[in-house]
Amino acid sequence: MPNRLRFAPSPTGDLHVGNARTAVFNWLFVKKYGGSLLIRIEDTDRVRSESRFEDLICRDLKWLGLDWHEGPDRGGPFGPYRQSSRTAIYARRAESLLETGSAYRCFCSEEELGRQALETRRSGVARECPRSCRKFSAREVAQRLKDSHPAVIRLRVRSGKVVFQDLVHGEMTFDSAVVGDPILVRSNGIPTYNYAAVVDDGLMKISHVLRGDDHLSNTPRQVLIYEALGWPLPVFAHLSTILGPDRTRLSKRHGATSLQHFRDQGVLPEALLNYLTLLGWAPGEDQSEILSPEELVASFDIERVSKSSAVFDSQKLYFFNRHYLKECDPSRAVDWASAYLRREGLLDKVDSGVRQWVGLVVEAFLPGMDHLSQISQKAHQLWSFEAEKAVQDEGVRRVLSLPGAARVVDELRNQLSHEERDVVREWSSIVQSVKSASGQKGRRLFHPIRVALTGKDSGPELDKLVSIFEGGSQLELPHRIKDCRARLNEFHGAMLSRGLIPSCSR
RNA sequence: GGCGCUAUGGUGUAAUUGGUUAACACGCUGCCCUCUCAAGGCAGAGAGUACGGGUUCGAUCCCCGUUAGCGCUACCA
Repeated sequence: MPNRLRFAPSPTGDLHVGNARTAVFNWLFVKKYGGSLLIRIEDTDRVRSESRFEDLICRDLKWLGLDWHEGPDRGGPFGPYRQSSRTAIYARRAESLLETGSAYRCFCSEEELGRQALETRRSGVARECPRSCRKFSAREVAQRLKDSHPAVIRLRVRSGKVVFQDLVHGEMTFDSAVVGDPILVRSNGIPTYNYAAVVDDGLMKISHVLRGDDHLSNTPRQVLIYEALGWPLPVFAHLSTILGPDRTRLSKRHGATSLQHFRDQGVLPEALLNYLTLLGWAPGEDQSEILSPEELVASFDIERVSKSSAVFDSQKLYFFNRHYLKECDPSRAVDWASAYLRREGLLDKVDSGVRQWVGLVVEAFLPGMDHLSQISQKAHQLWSFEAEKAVQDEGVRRVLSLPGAARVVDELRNQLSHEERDVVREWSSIVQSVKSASGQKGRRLFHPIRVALTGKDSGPELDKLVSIFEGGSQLELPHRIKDCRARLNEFHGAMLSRGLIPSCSR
């Protein structure tokens, strides 16, 4: 019997990290142990389901790096893969269940049941339906149907224990008495989740059901349906819930939860995949947690999956992202960064010259970035040089009060006054000259230079910035970038007007 | 209310399934490096394993109870 697994999302919203993790574990299982993975869309909730979400979910799964063998987007021998187009299948099975007596029609109205629920609840027995409709004869049923009484189809639950195997929880045993007679088909003809899922899993020959543990309590219900249908049970594996920092189920309330959000933010798929796998699972003893998709597959072991719920920690996700960002192909980072800068209107058309320059920007600003969308915020300073404002900044003023600071700025200006000098190429010799002329070194040398050129007292390495300023100033950008000379002149002027530099000095 | 699941530093996990100074990663703190901020390197703080009982020479690990969190108890999935 080949392994057949499935990921069965409801198209009622974006793909959430919790569901994505379930998909990842299914995918890892298939990659590790062999078999096929299929996607099935569970859209029996007609009001909440939207087909656009189906597309988004598939797109996000692909982005994460997952693939599958059968699904609504690519067909397969067990289709259709959308529950809304399988209603005839459910109806046919329900009919035969009715014929064999494993199921029966129930005419109780929702209001009636709601009233009784309150009373039975007190007695502790979870039997929302009194099961009185069980005893109707075929004739009575036909009569009521003819009188157009709305009816649902319920499973006639047998008494006794219900047992099933769970790869993460071990053998599970429930008493069927706590299950009630679950509804298989609603009065409008649409099957319920529990019934549709079982019919599909059975017909699609699913061997392993890996899903969230919110379904654990539903499983005895489903096992009973398998029994009624006369089908063998799959092996289950109920994965723990993912929680927000407040230890409640992760949801939109916690902010960033959809894959879409992280992708937009500039989180690399390999980082997210790596992190998601580590939620409720860890590689053996002293193995590194940083694992490529191939390594993830190689060391994955479903039996090592943890039973307890895990808190989603975006800080750790960003740790992985920083790592993969540093490792990834520079052209990939440049593409993303360019897109972000364009979105901010800082870039216009991206030709090879611009790309090359963005490469420098990325290289300079990447260390310390959690995710690539921070590039626009970080790089913004390249455009926003304002000497007048800068000289009022507290940190900048502290630098300017360093002994010899004015002299350094002055000397640098002197060095740059030779128009023919290539600032980028000769940068180190320019610095050398400033050093010997001013008599300053180290902090007292570089800090004033940094401040005069950038208006800030911190940032990437100076020589990188110099290349970026000079290169940027040559490009046709929506907003011009000032070159070093312009910056210096402006800054020098601001110092003069504030009396931070003796006006007689040059 | 009933039923079920879970419980190791702030977070995610480890601990040859009863014998360890309870380990690793993220985060945090400090140091080194450095023109700065990051990055990187190094070091450190932080849990006696939810609580209470057993079983045992010995329990993170086995059993019972309690508590807390979560789930199911829908003509939601």
